[in-house]
Amino acid sequence: MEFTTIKGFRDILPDETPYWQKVEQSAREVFKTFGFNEIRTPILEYTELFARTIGTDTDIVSKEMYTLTDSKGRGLTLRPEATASVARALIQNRLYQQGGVQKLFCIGPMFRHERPQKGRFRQFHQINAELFGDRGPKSDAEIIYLAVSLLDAFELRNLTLHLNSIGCPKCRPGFRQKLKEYLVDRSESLCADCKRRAETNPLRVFDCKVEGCKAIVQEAPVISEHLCEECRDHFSLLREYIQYIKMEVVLDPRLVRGLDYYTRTTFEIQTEQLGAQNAVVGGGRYDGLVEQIGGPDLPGIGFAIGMERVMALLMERQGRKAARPDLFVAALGSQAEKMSFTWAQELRKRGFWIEQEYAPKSLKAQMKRADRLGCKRALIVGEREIETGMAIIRDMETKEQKEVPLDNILEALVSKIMGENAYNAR
RNA sequence: GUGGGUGUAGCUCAAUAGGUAGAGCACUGGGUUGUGGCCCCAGCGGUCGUGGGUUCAAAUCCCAUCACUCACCCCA
Repeated sequence: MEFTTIKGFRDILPDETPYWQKVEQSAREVFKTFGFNEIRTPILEYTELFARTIGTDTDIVSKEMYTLTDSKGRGLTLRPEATASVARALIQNRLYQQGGVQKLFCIGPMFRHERPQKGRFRQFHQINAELFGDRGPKSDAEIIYLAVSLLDAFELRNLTLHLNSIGCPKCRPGFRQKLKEYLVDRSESLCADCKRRAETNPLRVFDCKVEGCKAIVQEAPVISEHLCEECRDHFSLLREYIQYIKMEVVLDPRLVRGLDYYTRTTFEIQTEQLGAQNAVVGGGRYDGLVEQIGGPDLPGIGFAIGMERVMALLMERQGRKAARPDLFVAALGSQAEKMSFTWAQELRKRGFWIEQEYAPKSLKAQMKRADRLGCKRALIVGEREIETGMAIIRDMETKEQKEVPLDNILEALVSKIMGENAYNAR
């Protein structure tokens, strides 16, 4: 094959697109009830925007970005996530001057140059929600309820909310230092990766799956016991707000997210059914982000839903009823083909789904096609019918055939289709 | 970047100790000169991922390479 998709990129084929349409549609409905408005930002931004917000030490920025250089030598990058772009748009367009909180969502593709595997692609799609202008914790709870409501609208089940607070610039450095000392003291028992992490990014050791490291982490200092007073109050109030959530909630002190801009609340919604890539939603608070890229001191919180992961969960369930064409138009002979072609267009103007064969084929072949397409009924018209002035309409399930006069055939067909639909209540 | 698995027809998969490929589904036509689903018959369809090597002979053995896939890492 000469041309294929790029590794980690894929075609979304017609057997899958109905799921995407359903998810996007119900997402828009839920967003409306929470007062979130859609924003669409470019997928290409100046590289510096992502470097400064996500953090130069993160995997995303250090090795996963699709970056190119423009004719003036400036670095451009395909967005690896949406929050930085939305924050940039908020500042550039002065949206915050409208007062109150800004609630925005966006849906679209993201790009990360990672090794693809189940549930992970180089081009993938996210549904993003961002709330700017409130320090919480009520807005934290609202954002989490929004995420839960979206997944509920998608009819996903068996999900678990994982929740943590990773502190703020006031209390995190102290905890980080304490953890680092603890880990370095025990570095003999850590795996090679974690020895390195203990120095560079000690919080990441919490994520390690090596047994020896897990044991050490069990006894390690926990962030929730080292939060400053403000962070502790924030977190406990949030937990009060979300106690009625209809989903298993796990307080997970090991939940450390990979983007530098997070403060206080972090959360993930996970499933057991997707293999290693178990996070369907990831999010958190980012109170310093807007200021960091030259905007006002505006707090924010948001999340991203991985659409491919949602689709994978939806497609595991089957039993979706395929839509069926209203009528197959079967014609025999050139005169009948031309006449019935026009009827097909007229019926479509009235909103009906009409199928027909394009090349001249035997009636048998046309009936077979009608059957394969799942058509509810077929119109049969040939030279014989043109002579007698009566066409045939056949019910494909009961095999019952009736004659319909050619002189007001459209009305006859419409009432036939409508009549049956009234009973079928499609 | 690191490891494992898999590459044969449009799809799902066979092929015995090396002897130059087969089935089901799908598609086309016929049995039914103008009537679908079931059945029967026939047909269409493959540079056996690619390149090289061993051999009289390679889908099969060896080497390389590419692709897909799962996992590590990290994340949606």
